Amino acid sequence: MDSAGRAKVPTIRDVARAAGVSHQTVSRVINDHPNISAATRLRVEAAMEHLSFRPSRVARALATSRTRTIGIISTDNGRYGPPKTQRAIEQAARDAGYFLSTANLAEVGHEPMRDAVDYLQDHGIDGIVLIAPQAEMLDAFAELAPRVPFVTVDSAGRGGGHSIAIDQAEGARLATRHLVSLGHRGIRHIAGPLDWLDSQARIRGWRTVLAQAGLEAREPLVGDWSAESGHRVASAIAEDPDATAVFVSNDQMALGLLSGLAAERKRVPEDVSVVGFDDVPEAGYFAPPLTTVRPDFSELGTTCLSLLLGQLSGENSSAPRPIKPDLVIRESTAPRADPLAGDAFRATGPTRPSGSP
Amino acid sequence: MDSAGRAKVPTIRDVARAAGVSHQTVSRVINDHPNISAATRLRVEAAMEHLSFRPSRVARALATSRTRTIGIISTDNGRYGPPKTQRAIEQAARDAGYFLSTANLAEVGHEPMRDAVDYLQDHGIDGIVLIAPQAEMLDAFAELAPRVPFVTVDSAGRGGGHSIAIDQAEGARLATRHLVSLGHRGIRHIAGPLDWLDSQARIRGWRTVLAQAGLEAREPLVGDWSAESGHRVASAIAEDPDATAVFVSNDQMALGLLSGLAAERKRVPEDVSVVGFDDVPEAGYFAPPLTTVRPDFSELGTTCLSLLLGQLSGENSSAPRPIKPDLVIRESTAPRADPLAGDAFRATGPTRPSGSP
DNA sequence: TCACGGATTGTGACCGGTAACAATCTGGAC
DNA sequence: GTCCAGATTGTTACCGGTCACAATCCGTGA
Repeated sequence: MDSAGRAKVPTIRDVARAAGVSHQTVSRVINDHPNISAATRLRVEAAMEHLSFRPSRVARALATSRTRTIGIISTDNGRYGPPKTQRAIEQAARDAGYFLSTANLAEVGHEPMRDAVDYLQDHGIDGIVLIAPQAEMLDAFAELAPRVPFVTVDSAGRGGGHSIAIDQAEGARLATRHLVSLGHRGIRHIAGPLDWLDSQARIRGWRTVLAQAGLEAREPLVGDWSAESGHRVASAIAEDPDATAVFVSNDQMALGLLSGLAAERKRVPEDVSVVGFDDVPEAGYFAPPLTTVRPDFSELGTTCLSLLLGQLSGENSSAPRPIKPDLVIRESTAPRADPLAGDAFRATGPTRPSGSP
Repeated sequence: MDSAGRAKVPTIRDVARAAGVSHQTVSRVINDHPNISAATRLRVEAAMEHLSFRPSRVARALATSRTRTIGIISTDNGRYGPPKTQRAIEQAARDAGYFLSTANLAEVGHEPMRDAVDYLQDHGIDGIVLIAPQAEMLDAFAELAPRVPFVTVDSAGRGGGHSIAIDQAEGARLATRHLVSLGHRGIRHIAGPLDWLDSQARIRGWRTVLAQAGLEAREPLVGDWSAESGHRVASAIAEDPDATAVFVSNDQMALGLLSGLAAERKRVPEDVSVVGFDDVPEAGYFAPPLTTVRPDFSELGTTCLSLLLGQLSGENSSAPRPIKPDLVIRESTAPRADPLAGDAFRATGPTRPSGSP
């Protein structure tokens, strides 16, 4: 189309020459400065259009030391929550006109964290979002004390105004309260890895409700988020005669548990009720469809980003409220079968969870 | 720790002053130039260490017009394959010392694609990886004819040396051949959206094997990758008396099918055998555990990146071979029950897939 | 008619590196 | 002792924008 000989990318000075103005005037047009006459502006815009000029962000970054780019630090080891969170933040950043750079740690630790932070800072990112499901990541990050604004997504909420999270404990309370309201008394818990803040918070929530109901909280079984680990602990549940319900810390482990209980000839929900956490898209198609807790990741993403953007513009925002999840009731939970007679409780059916007390 | 008054980031000239050399010499040390005396190098390195100097990538990018950053274009709509591919490429890029920028299209189309490409080019990325599971993305990208090196991950393999993919058709052949070898004759297919190249290739592979075996290929049922869509078409399978096996284009739809068949009182694998595609981590814990095709995403990632790196260094690499997937045999497939007597075929059991013909 | 203040535009330096070329130093051959 | 090539180092310009400040233009009140 163009008859240009060389594929040289036009600069601000080329545009200036074409429009018969100084390069500074072109810069002003680009940046919407107020005091530019309409005629000049039009002329410059025409020239930019004609040369299909696009300002170099690199040059601008060098001059202003701001890049309109934010960095995300995450890990690869998350099953569902962390990547989902990351996606949501990417979406929110894009909507806000920010560019995004990702730095995924190969493993958790100080060295990899330092690398990631250096990496991002070298590239002149304006701010960092840290997705820190483990306390260790939070600690490693805190020690580095990066010189840029940041927000952490962590269930510990340690960062004050720098921190945002799903209200994990509330989700766990919702799930456990649901089981209690169905008449269950032996309510077990399968936790995720104990160094995960999410696991810890979910354990806390489960404990709280059991204590309120005057029920015993056995030591939780511990998995690693994988379906395999859920499958592995199924026998412990099956062999526990008092266990009629299980709150599982994520849906994958719940799936594994379902499969393990089936192998042990236990029926869900007739013999054992199961509640998961995450509401993965497939949860409705497990056998049976899984009752589970649904966090709102997209709200998490937007809140997280607006928090960071607030910091970038120098505001001093207060700590946002953790995001309340919902309970999605499907078919893996049912009223506790009367231990004496057959099916009592049939009349009530699954009750909807009540609001917060 | 430091007694510096201002938190000013040190530049190459600060280091030069501290080491008593010219800034160019510092630059040479940074870039490992050969002709630097050992003494000078040590002195400069000490100064860099002391000032905790880190070269500005932004400035370097401006000077060299190379950023050691590659951009990934993808979409949000992929269930498992695309994000997994993205992760794998990120990993490979990190290993190769490259920085990564992601641009996820909100939707497929020319405008969003143009935005994404502009976005990345504005930031001076050295190359682009396009994850294009749909022909439309490939077309949109091709029209833009970006000025930078790129590699596409597409199952159409249209890009020649620019293209790499999982051998989808081979995966489908593996799956279908497995079902044929179990004695099935009514082998149906549930496809993904027809505008996906992956779907198309998997349909082709399925058709090929059926044709070779002299079996009829009914028009595939079409889903949207979701478990829900697999569930929806289950009744069509259940009501088809000749259908004793189904090859499903991904594991999520297979899960939905499993749940739908159970609702229709069809047993898997006794009445119907099911094979999926992807081998999601949970596939082994479906009810029953799913026989499925496992693509090697990490090989895809590394191959993809080495292809791109080859281009960056000006090599003219030839088109790489598509990556062969494996078949993972679990419990959702079994020999076809003899329509006349009871269980024939028991003797053989599931056969391992033979190598390529 | 002239000084004055705001609107508009231009000039030169600078951001922090790299590239190209010049200058100086060194040691070995003659 | 002199000369020359290669090793080492320094000087200056440049990448493509922005910033600070100066210069010019314009209408208005004195």
